[in-house]
Amino acid sequence: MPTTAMKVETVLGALADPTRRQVLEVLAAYPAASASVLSRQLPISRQMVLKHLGVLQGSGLVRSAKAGREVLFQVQSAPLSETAEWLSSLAAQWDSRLADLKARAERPDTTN
Amino acid sequence: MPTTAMKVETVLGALADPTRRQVLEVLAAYPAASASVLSRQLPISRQMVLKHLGVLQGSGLVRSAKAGREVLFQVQSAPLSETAEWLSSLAAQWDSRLADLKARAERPDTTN
DNA sequence: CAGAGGTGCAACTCTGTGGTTGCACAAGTT
DNA sequence: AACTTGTGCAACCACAGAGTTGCACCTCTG
Repeated sequence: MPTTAMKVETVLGALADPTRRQVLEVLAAYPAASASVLSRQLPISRQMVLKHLGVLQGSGLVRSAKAGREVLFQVQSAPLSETAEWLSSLAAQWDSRLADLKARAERPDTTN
Repeated sequence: MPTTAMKVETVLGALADPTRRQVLEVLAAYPAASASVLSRQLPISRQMVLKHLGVLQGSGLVRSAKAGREVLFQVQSAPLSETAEWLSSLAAQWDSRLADLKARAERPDTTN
C-alpha cells in the first residue's frame, strides 16, 4: 500500500519543526484540548497553534472533534509507530545491502 | 545523555526534505559515492547535492572520507535506528499517559 | 605540460512557511 | 440584551533554505 509511504513522509515533515514538536508535547499532556488552551501554554499565538495543528492533522498525528462551541484536539500515536517501523526497516535495508556489496566484493567469482 | 535527543531532532529535520531523502536513496545503492557521481543521477546540481550531504552529515546519517582527489560519502544506519526507537518510545509514552488519564477518570475516588 | 574531471567557496534569486495582528462571527453566561 | 470567550478567515512581514551559476584551485592522466 503506497499510502503508508506517503503518510510517513508527511509525518517526518510534521515532526521536523521544533515548535510543532512542542505543540505535540503540550497536547499530549491532555486527553484533549482546544487551540486556545494550548496557545496559553505556548510561546506562540492561537493562530499559529491552529496552523500547526492543521499540519499535524494532515499527517494523522492529531485528531479533532467538535465539542459544543469549541474544537478539541488529541494526539494520535499510530502514525508515530508506523513511522518508527518505517525508519527501522529502512535502516535494516541499508545494512543488508551494505553487507551484500561487501560479500560480493570479497569473492568476486560468485556468479557474476 | 541529552546528545541523543538533539541528534534525533536533527535527523528528523534532515529526513524531512524530499530531495534529501532522494539523495539518501541513491547513495544507499553504492558502498560509497562522490557528490559528483550522485548529482548525475539526481535532478539537482552537484552544489546542492553537496549541501544536502552536509546536512545529512550533520545529523550523522552520512559519513565522508577522502579517497585520493575525491570525497566519498556513505550512508550510516545507526542514527536511523536511534530515531526509530525514539519515535516508538514516544508513541508508547502517549498511549500510557492516555490510558492513565482514562483510568483516573473512570474511578475518580482513587487517592485524589 | 596540458587537459579533463573533481572539489570548494561565494553571490544571488525565489519560494515556502513560521509568525503576527486585526476583524467578523458563533455560542455559551449573567 | 450585553458580555465573554472561542473559532475562522485574511492580509501582511520576515527569515530560512532550496536551487542556481560562476569561478578558482587541486590532482590525476595522456
